[in-house]
Parts: sequence; structure tokens; C-alpha cells
Amino acid sequence: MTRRTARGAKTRQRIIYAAADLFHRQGCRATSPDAIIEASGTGKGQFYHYFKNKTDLVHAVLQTHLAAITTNTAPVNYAIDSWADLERWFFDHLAQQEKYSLTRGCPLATIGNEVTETDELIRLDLSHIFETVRGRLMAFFIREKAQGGLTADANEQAMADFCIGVVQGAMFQVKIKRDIQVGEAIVQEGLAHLRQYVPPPAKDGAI
Amino acid sequence: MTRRTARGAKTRQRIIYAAADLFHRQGCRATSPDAIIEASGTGKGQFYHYFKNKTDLVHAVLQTHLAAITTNTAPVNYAIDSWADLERWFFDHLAQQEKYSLTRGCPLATIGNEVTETDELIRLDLSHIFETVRGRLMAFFIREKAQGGLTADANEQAMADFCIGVVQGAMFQVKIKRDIQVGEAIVQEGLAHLRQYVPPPAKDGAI
Amino acid sequence: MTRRTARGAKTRQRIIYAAADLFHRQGCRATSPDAIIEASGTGKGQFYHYFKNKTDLVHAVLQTHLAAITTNTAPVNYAIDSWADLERWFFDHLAQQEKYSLTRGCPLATIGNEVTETDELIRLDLSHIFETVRGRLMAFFIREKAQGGLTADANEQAMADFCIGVVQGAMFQVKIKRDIQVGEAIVQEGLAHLRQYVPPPAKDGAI
Amino acid sequence: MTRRTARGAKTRQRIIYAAADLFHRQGCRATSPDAIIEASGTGKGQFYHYFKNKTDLVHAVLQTHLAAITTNTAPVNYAIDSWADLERWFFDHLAQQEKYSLTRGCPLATIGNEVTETDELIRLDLSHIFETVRGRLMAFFIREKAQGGLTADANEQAMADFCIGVVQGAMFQVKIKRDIQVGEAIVQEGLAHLRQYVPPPAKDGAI
DNA sequence: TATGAATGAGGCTTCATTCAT
DNA sequence: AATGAATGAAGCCTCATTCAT
Repeated sequence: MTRRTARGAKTRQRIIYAAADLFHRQGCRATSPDAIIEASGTGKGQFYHYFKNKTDLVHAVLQTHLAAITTNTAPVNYAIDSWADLERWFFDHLAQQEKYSLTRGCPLATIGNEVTETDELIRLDLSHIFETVRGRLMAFFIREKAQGGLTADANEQAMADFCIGVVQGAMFQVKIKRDIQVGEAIVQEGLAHLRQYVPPPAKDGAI
Repeated sequence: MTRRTARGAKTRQRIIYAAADLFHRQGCRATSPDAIIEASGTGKGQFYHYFKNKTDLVHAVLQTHLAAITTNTAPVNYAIDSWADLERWFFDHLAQQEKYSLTRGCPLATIGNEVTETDELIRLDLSHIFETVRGRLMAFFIREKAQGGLTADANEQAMADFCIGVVQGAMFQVKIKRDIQVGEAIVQEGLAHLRQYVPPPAKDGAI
Repeated sequence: MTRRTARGAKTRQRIIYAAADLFHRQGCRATSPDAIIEASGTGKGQFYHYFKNKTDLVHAVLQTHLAAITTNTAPVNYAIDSWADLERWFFDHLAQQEKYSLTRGCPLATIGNEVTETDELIRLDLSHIFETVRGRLMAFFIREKAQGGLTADANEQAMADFCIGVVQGAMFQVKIKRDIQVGEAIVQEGLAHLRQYVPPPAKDGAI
Repeated sequence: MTRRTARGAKTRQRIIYAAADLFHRQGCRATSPDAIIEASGTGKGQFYHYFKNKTDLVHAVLQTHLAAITTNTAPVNYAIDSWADLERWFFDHLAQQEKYSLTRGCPLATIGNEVTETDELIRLDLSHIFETVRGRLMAFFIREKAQGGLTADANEQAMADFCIGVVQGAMFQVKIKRDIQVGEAIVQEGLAHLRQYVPPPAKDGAI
């Protein structure tokens, strides 16, 4: 990251935020530099001053998403330290969709689904982001297991992947059906499954 | 369906198949009528002779997907009559991805993720398709439950939604990670969950 | 003209009438063969069976207009035998515009204004039609003059041209202003002018 | 009017002038953006940089016509202060047609005749232009009347409308007949009519 | 840093016509 | 006589980018 003046950095940020919102609403392909320029209130030259090309901006948008996740400043909180946090994590995703009247899916999936064989860099960006999310989830499950909160057959990696899969699957169905209840049903089943790995409380009291 | 001559119907089919493949590979937005025309070996005029516009073709592609599902001619078999069928159904989705070296996601999701508020008709098409798939899955669970193959707390609707969510989530992760194992892990966890609703075999207390 | 069966002639007529109406409403250029085909309820082949090409159809439409004029079957009656008839002739043109809520001009002018250097045949068709109309008007003025109903300085040819010019100018203003009163004002002035050529009634009675 | 750099304004002007000429020669509909782009020696993007769409350009062309009229820089001089000026005004229109070998009509009528119910904005532009011309003519007649140069029964508004109607009707006939004399005849009759409203010179009854 | 003019390839669609049945 | 499949050129417009100021 080259050092930038306060003002310049601001313009760059405005472009990124405008782009992130448009990408989320209508996808990358459907969002032209012109649309981003207008939404961000910048000039055409600024766009190509701050970004090599559109792909470079997509990259920057994804970096911003990643930064939000790692710094816990994203709309969905990825800091998971308890089963309550995990539950919240699931439902926060659906809550995000409600903010947009269920017309949008996951901002990462919207970008990810447009990826083709030629967008390898973007795919790797996304892969990296999901790996980060996976890490957060895995960390929780590993900690839990270490404390005896998970049964021996619980596979922390698989559980983390399962969480991501379920949330993504839920969000997609919510968007297509424009119905929050499908999402809730899917997430509930997912959570029910995860809780199966929690050992029953030890029966105390038998002589 | 308007009656068409054998020749005309063929051209129409060729366009639809070419489009379906391109949509699957690179998405709707990234696929121009020109590309479809070339891939289908037709003339420019034929495209608009058979389809009102590009959206109308997307609709036709989705109708074709739906027809394949209902007639059990789709690459993934939606006829589910046993737990083995269900398992196969899950893994067939991943097998499809392997056919394309993991570079593609679900053809329906690829289209669905590009849907915006202005593509209401396409969203409804997709909603209808997923509703159909859901119906197939639910039918299996309902039958199972009727035969005592599912516990009382099993919610057939939620289970069906869960299946779809899990498959979709799995396919998306496979595409982004370009790694079949994430998909397998997610699907395995999903199946493990569903099996929780199968009651343990009755202990026969003979003698 | 080749001999045609009753049915074939009917189809041909339907195409011509549909075309005439569309040309009048939106001009030749804005009217595609497809639009005419649909409006006439025919098939594509019929269009090119009866007409060599679109220009040929325009020609046929103009021939139809001409025939209507010469047979006195046009919406505007070109049979002028009295000053009352002439007055009616002027106002009938405006009445036609009222039938279309003042949204249309003269059907001939609509076609004529689109004529370019390359549409020589169409221009000649129109020239011929206007020549015919001019002939009708001239005939009236010549007759009147012969009977002493016009002063010596009345130029019947110029008067006829003037009539056509005034009606055309009036119709165009009506269409642009969407105001019938401009048309009425123009026509009234035109009529006032023509009446200047009528000699005052002979003063009788001087011994 | 947004502020533009000298360079940009020039390109915009070139496009407008090229379009105005093509519209005059062959009509709006027959003039493609590509043709205008080529005639103006610009790139495709510039067209849509300066004009929202083709209709917007037609609007700009009409604004240019209007500006030429109000600033007395049009080929036809609309500054009318005497009967000689009025006569000149009539004949200047025909002179314009001669410049193009009688192959063109009035540039405003060429556009106006293509107007349909869906081109309301263009119609209003034209209506406004003709209203402006009418204002010029009326101003002359009102001034004349005030000075006793017109009889009491002279209706200045109707006279102005009549002038416009006559010129338009004349130009159209000239174009269709490709004969300047029709136009001259019509205009002469029109002028003769207007002069009827001029009172005879007062008989000075000195001795 | 900032603005917007310039470029040309390409996207979606319609047009006019011909051909096969 | 009638239908509609086929064709490719062209029309209108957007896109992604570069350049000049």
C-alpha cells in the first residue's frame, strides 16, 4: 500500500464502498466503472488513478471485506467465542439480508459466482477470505474440543466447512425464494447438527 | 408451447443447449447473444426469432432445467426413493463439478446469483425449480416418516430445505476453493445430520 | 396487374391497409415489414409474395390513396363542385386529424417528408397524387371562371396550388401544436384569400 | 448548459452540425448515430458522452435551430421590420431549397413529420420553435396595425399562423414536385392575401 | 489530486430480405 | 396461396480504458 494523503485515501475509500455496494446489489459484471464513478461522486480519471482496472478494484473491494472480517468491523461479527456467538454468527447473515429486503445474497457469493476460469486472482482472494472465516470457526471448535465441549468424533475442520456451507446455502435460498424462513430452517438444522457433537452433561450423583 | 416444425425446434434446442452451457461456464451476464449464436451455429436473426430477448432465453434455459428434473433426465437424478438415492443425489452434484475440473458451480446458482431486483421473472423461475426439487426431497422424507423411518421430531420440510442448502453451500465452496474435499466434508456432515432423524433399529426382545 | 383470386386479393388489401395506417401513424421508416405483417395478420412469406420489397408496398399504398381520391372514396371528398364543397374540402382535412386526436398529420405528407434523393419512385408517386388533387381543384376554379364566378386576375393553377399548400401547412401546424385552432385560422385565411377572386354581385337596378 | 472546455464544446458542435445536416437531408429516422459519428469525424463514445441518446441529440439540434432564429444567424432571417422583410422571409425559404437542388424540405418539417405520439419532447421543442417564429411575425403585424398599416379586421395572430402555414405548404410542394414554381405561386398568393389587409393610401384631398 | 474528453470494441436488438416447406 | 425458418447487415447504446489538461 503506497502512502496516500488523507484526501486521496478518502476518494479511494469512497470508490471502494460505492463499488462494494453495487457489486452486492447487482454483481460485478453488471456494475460498470461509470456506475461506480457516479455513485462515488468522483471523476473518471480518479478511478483509473487509484485502480489499475476494474479487476483491480474488485480485488480492493475483497481486501476491504477481508480487513473488516479480521478487525471485527464487518456487519457480521466473526469473533466467535461461545455457542451463543456461533448462533449469532449464523443469524447475523440472515439479518443482513433482511436489511436489503431479502433482495441480496451474500456479498462474497455474489462476486464468487461470477468468477470464471480467467478470474483466477479474484477466486484466490475469495478463497483466502473463506479460509480466514474457516479459521475463525475452526479456532472455536478446537478450543471447545480441548475443553471437552465436543465429542471425539467431531471433526473441527469439517464442522467449520459445514458452517460456511450451511450459511451460504441458506442465504442463497433466502434470496431466490425471497423468504427468510427457508434460511432460518436451514440454519436451525445446521445448528442442530453441530450441537450433536456436544457431549451430554455428565450425569452426576450416581453413587 | 407453440407448435414448431422439426427443423425449427432443433435450432431452438441448439440455442438453448449452447446457452445453458455458456451460462454454466461463465454466467448469464458474461454470455452475449453473439457468443450463444456462434456456439449454436445459428444466424443472428434466429436468436430473436425464437426468443423475445436474452431474458426470454434465460427463461427457456431454466424451463429446460426444470423439465430435465421432472423427467429424471438431468445429470443429477432427482428420483429419490431410498437413503442410498439421497446419498447419491448429494454426491452427484459434486461429480458434476468434477466433470468441469471444479471450475463451475451449480448451473442454477450461477444464474440465481446474478439475479437482481429487476429480474423478477427469472427469480420466480428459479424459485419454482427449487420448489420442485424440494418437493422431491420432501416426498421421500414424508414417505420415510410414514413408514416409521424417521423420528417424530423430523420436520420433512426443514430437512428438504436443509438438503438444498447444504448441496448449494458445498458446490459454492468447491468452486471457490477448487477443492472437492470441502464439498465432501460439507455433504458428509449434512448426511450425518439427516441420519440423526432415523430411529435406531428396534431391539427385538425375543425370548 | 396480375389476375388474383378473391382470397389472395384480400390478403394483399389487408397488408396495404395495415401498412397505410402504420405509415400514417408513425411514418414509413419507423414501420417494419414485421409490424405490418403482424398488424395485417399475415405471414412473412405473404408479404414478399405480394410485394417485391418494402418500397413496392409504399408504392401500392400510394396507389391506393390515389384510387380513393379518383373514385371519391377517400375520407376527404375531392369532388368539388361549389364553394361549399371547397370549404368542406379544407375542413375535412382538419376533421381527419381530429379523428386521431391531432396526433397525425396528412398521410401523404408523412410519407412525402421521409422521401430522399434515393426514393425517386415514391416522390413521383406523390407528385402524381398531388397533381391529381391539383387537377380537381383547378377544374373547379376553371369552371367557376368560365361562368364569371372568378375575376380576370384569378390564376386557377396558382389558386389550386395555394389550396394544397394551405391545407398541408395547416395540417402540419395542427400536428406540431396539437391544436386544431391554428389549422382553422390558417384555413380561414386561405379561404378568405380565395374569395377575393370572386367578383362582387353585379349592381342591378340602375336604369 | 453545463460548462464545457473549448475542446469538448467543439466536438459537441461538430456532432450537432453533422446531425442537423443529415436530418435535413434524409430525416432523423434514416440517420443512424454511426452515420453522424462518421460525418462528424468523432468516435462512437463521444456521441454518447455528449448526448444521452439519439433523441437527446435531436433535441440539441432543435435547440441550435431555435438559437439561430433568435440570434438572427439562421440562413433565413427572422428579423422582420417591413413588408420587404416579410417578402424576403417567404422567398428565403425557397432560396434555401434551391441550395439543395430542391431535394430537401424545411429542416424543421422534416423532423416534425417524423414525430409520433411517443416523441412528445421533440414535438414540444418544435412547437416552441414555431411559437417563436410566430412571435416574430406577429410582432411585425401588431406594429404595423398600431401604425395604421393594417385594416381593423386584420387578425395578427391568424396572419402569423397563415404565414407559417403557407411557407410550410409551399416548401413541401416544392420538395415533392421538385419544382420551385409551385412554391413561388403559393407564396405569391399568400403575400397577395396579406396585402389585402393593408389599407389603401389615404386620398389627400388638397384642392 | 482531479476532471472529463476521447477511443473503439462489443452488447443487445431490429431490419429487410430470401429460402424451404 | 400460405407459413415461418433462416440470414446477415445495421441500428442504438454501453463498456472498459487511455489521454490531455
